[in-house]
Amino acid sequence: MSYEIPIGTMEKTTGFLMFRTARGMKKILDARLSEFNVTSSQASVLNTLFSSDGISLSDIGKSVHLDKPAITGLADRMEKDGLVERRRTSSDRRIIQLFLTEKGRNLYNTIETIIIEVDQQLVKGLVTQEIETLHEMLQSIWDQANN
Amino acid sequence: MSYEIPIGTMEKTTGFLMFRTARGMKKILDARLSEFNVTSSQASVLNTLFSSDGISLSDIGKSVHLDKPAITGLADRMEKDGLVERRRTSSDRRIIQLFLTEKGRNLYNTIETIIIEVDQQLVKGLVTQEIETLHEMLQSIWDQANN
DNA sequence: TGTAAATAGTTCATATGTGAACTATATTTA
DNA sequence: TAAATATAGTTCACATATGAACTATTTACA
Repeated sequence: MSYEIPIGTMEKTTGFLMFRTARGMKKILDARLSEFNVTSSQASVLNTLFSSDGISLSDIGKSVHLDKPAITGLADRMEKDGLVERRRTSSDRRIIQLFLTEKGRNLYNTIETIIIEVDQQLVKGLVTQEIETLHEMLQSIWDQANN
Repeated sequence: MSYEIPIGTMEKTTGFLMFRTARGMKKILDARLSEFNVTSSQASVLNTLFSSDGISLSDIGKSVHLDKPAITGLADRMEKDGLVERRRTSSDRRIIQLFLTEKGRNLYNTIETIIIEVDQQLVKGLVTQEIETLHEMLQSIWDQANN
């Protein structure tokens, strides 16, 4: 029974198309990462710490653009899995710094290739110039959203 | 204390940029819709039913590109809020059809303008031609993800 | 100095989305 | 027709994300 799935006004908005596409990309990446017992959100934290080990939870939030409660939760789960460590060593005693463990660093080394590979696979239909344009447009919308 | 927030390899991928932007757009739309006690996800279901009242949960899932458990949850919450109604009237007794209530229909009439308006506001930095190109690129990535 | 305001992080409640396993019904096919 | 398979929907466990309210600490400023 072939059935015509309806498309409404909202499904044609940029927001809907973008969200749908982003969710699809995330799903594929998460599927590839699942064998390593890590999610794409956690991977972005590993990525940040990889070049800036020991920054505060707050600064991680700014880097990956997530609220404080989201970072608390991510840090909780990642700490439970032994990927990161909380340490309170700053002179500002409000601050908690997050450090990669050996396990976390090794894991990131393993999955970085996969992350890049999945991304390239997904934009395969676009030439380099188009990808650049896409990034600029995403940045433009992002700026507009954070005016 | 101005502090340079680090940017790693992953933050430059299309997937990360897209997901970040999509999440930002969703956040803004949800904030605008919150006074109506409805979310953007629920709005997309209302939108689908508005032009195709009474289709099955499964077909709604295909329309908004969500798994079955996600649709079950959305339908639960929307039914609790009196926006939709489940009815089992098909000859195929597995199928549950979803219908807009009067309240749901009125709500969609009210919020459709807002949804369009928020979307246009967010792509304000792009000209019509660019938006069209953006949609094509999103479609290309979507197709690649669902090859 | 002392109080008000800002910042860092947590906790809570809730919505969303995914995969796996399950029930019930329908369809296919051997 | 009987058995295998597919489909519709739910339930469960879990990760993620948001807003609001909270504690502790630091900073601003009157």
